[in-house]
Amino acid sequence: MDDRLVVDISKCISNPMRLKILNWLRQPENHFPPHNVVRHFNDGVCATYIQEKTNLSQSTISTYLSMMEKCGLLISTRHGKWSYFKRNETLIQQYANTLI
Amino acid sequence: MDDRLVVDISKCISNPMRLKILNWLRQPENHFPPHNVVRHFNDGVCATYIQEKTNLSQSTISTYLSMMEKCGLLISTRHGKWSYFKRNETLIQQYANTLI
DNA sequence: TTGATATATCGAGATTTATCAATATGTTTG
DNA sequence: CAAACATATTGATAAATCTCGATATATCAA
Repeated sequence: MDDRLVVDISKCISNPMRLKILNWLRQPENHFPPHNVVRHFNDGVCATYIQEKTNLSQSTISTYLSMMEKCGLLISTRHGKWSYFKRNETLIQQYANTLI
Repeated sequence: MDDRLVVDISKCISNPMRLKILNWLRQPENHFPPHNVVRHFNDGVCATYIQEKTNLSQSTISTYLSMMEKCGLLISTRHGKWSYFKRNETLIQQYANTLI
């Protein structure tokens, strides 16, 4: 994995709330209420639920999720007006392997 | 691994030069000249060699190495007036495992 | 002990990041 | 289409980080 990508991923992880989000998304059903429209967690969790859990502003969370998606840590899927985010396990594994 | 430690380690890795140092130390003999007094790399590489390779100031490198040691990424050993730094493979492995 | 060398710490200015409110964009539904 | 809702972007300020030169501390060697 390219050094610049390692740096960008590390920057994402180096913020306590972003790290929490990454951890919550490992098992969404343990940390978030069920969705109403999309009745599963296959694509992760919608931004609103994440925002509510963090108590940070909507714009901050949107920025966080966007930067985590940009470096590949998260995969986002749009369902209507909702954006869902899930972990990109492949990339996380690659990141871990690069460091070892 | 505690979230705060993950954050501190990530902060260290999120700087391009600190990441390079961490990578160089994986195989010191490929990246640094042999030492004169301590004639092996068992304890890693002395701060001066690392500083010369980076072209950053002595104080900057000293700070970098110190913060990497403080969070456990590096292990330092003093030999006389030289400080040697090597990777803490155990902690790096723990960090990787925590993320996966 | 003194001078030379290696490393650590301090103080400061420049850059980056954190975080918000306000606003814009996109999507659904009446 | 218009209102309502979810998300994204912009602009701004406070806080943190980067990086240096200067200086302090530690150790060796003469």
